[in-house]
Amino acid sequence: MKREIEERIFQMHAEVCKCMANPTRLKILNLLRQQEMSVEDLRKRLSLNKSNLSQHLSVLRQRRIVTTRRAGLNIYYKIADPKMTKACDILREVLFRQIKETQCLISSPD
Amino acid sequence: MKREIEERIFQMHAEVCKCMANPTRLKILNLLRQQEMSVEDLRKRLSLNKSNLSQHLSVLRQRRIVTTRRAGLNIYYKIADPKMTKACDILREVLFRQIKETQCLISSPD
DNA sequence: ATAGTAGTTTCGAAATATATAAACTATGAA
DNA sequence: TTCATAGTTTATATATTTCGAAACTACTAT
Repeated sequence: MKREIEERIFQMHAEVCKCMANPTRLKILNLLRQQEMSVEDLRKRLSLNKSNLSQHLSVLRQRRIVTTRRAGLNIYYKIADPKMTKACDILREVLFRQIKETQCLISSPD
Repeated sequence: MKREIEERIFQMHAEVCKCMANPTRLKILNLLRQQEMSVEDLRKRLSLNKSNLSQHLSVLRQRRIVTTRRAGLNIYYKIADPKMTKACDILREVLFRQIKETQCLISSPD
């Protein structure tokens, strides 16, 4: 593989990771795990303002982590690739091992 | 699970993801995939300055993504949990599906 | 003790990410 | 057309990340 293309892939890989590198977006992905939801549904569940939620959804959309369909006034979001959920789950496992080892759940780990 | 603890877990989960949300750190993890390496080894392979490399390693260390051992002058880094590698691999698969679908490898995907 | 090599930490500047508010677009109903 | 609801975009202030340079620490050999 050409050096330049490899570089680009690491860049894109990092950008996929950035999508998950925010608690609000992880909560969104967690809610979309089993079913699609409208923006309004998500807004209620997360008690977030429209604008901020929409920006987070935009990040996920741009990296094609989620896909959308419109039905009347509502736009429904769902996870594009179940592998994304799988990757999330594995990272949670890594996290839980850390918590187990360090007992840092309540206090700060630093 | 208590609301507050759940909040904290999403926060920590995001922080694990942040570790991977940078191309340089992904390259480091990729090099450490099969064998441990000293900082000097990594520096040569990545052609990065000591300081910046050390900062990235520090991020990975703090989240316990990597562990270290000293041998004389050298400090050797290795991946703490092979699950981390697995999560990386799955995200790469997500990425490759995207690339296949959009043919956006050479030009910008935006 | 001094010097050299390996690595980390601190500092400050530049680039990115995040949140809120306000303006805007799209759909549907009266 | 006008209004209301659902959602997106833009503007801007603040916080976080990233980098390189310089200062520092740790180990080894002379």
